[in-house]
Amino acid sequence: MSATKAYHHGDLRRALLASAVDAIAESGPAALSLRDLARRAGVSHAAPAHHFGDKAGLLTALAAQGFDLLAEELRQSGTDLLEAGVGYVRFAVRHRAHFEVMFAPGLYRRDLPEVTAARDRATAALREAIARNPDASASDPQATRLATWSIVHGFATLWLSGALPAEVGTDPETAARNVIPLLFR
Amino acid sequence: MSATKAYHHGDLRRALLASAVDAIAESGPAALSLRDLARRAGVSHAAPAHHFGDKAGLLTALAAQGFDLLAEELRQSGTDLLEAGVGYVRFAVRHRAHFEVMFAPGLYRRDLPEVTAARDRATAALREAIARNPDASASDPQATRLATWSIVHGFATLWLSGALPAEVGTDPETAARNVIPLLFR
DNA sequence: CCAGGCAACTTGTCACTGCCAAGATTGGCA
DNA sequence: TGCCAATCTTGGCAGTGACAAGTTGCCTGG
Repeated sequence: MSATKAYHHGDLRRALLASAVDAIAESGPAALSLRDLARRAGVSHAAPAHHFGDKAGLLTALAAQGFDLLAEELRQSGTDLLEAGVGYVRFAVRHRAHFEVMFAPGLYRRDLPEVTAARDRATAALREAIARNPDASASDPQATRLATWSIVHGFATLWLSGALPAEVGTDPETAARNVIPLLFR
Repeated sequence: MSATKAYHHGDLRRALLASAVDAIAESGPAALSLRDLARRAGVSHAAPAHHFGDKAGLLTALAAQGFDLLAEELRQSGTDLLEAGVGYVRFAVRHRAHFEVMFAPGLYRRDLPEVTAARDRATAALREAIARNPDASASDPQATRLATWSIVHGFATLWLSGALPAEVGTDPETAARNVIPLLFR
């Protein structure tokens, strides 16, 4: 915890993950460099490999962390399904780095128990939010779940990709509030 | 066209783009290597740079090509809005490499006229498909357009990311046909 | 108190990549 | 025919991920 770093960093793993989030938010996951993260943390170029094995290992840890953050966001969004959807979009925008990695297969090992467990927690949270909504518990619950997930995920992804026209505005949550209700009118 | 390659390849630009599509479909955009593409085409390691400038230049050309393919797919899907949505999903699955690059900002220069023009053609095709649908020309056409784009884009993205549960099945178009109508019931 | 074991980190190296500069080759056009 | 511009090659540099082997320091058991 002291300012002068001894031989042992003390919290390298956490520091590397935090730096990775910043770096990805700035330049995207493709531009991420383990050596750059090591420099930011003031350690040698091979130190990250000790904690994460390789680059995919680091992104795997990041994805797992992201699914847990998403689950928390969905749970804090209250009982309203619209608010859960807005929460999903808010998570994607606020935790852009996590979100981009989470849904980029090939960047990390998404079959590791560390990841699958966190992803299951997030999908369970989404499922609960949908189950609480009377409108949504329609004839085909699975299709309803898929449609809800699709519309919020699609909106979030399109927003982040910059593909949406300028008329949509500058506030993603407001825009999402206008779009999501069309599913449940 | 001859089997023995002369000094001039003859169709290098097209060959590189085709190889890039294969390579990305196999290993994702992050693992793409210009030198590997050059090897596949049987040319020197610096040949790609002549046609595309740099890696982002190649991906820019690929994205533009993708938006044109998408516009064509949407136009061929007929007048039904559901079919246009299914066409969107079909495009994403069949042209996975193009799709992944198109909506990955930071990988290419999406403000170049080459790209913006193609993207405008694709959005125009989607807009026409929606305008043809009587249900969809509701009170707020912009929100309707956004919701439609979001649900098909979200479903396609989730499908490609492998995040969907196994119960959804193995055929993306069939699954999409069950999900998309929930928007317009 | 201290021996030794283990986790955290370093140093050194290799193959590979993107990018740049300079040169070689060729097809087409005046 | 001669020249020129587009196309492609050769060579080289800095940066990267991964691996191997060594170093440091903490911590525990006796």
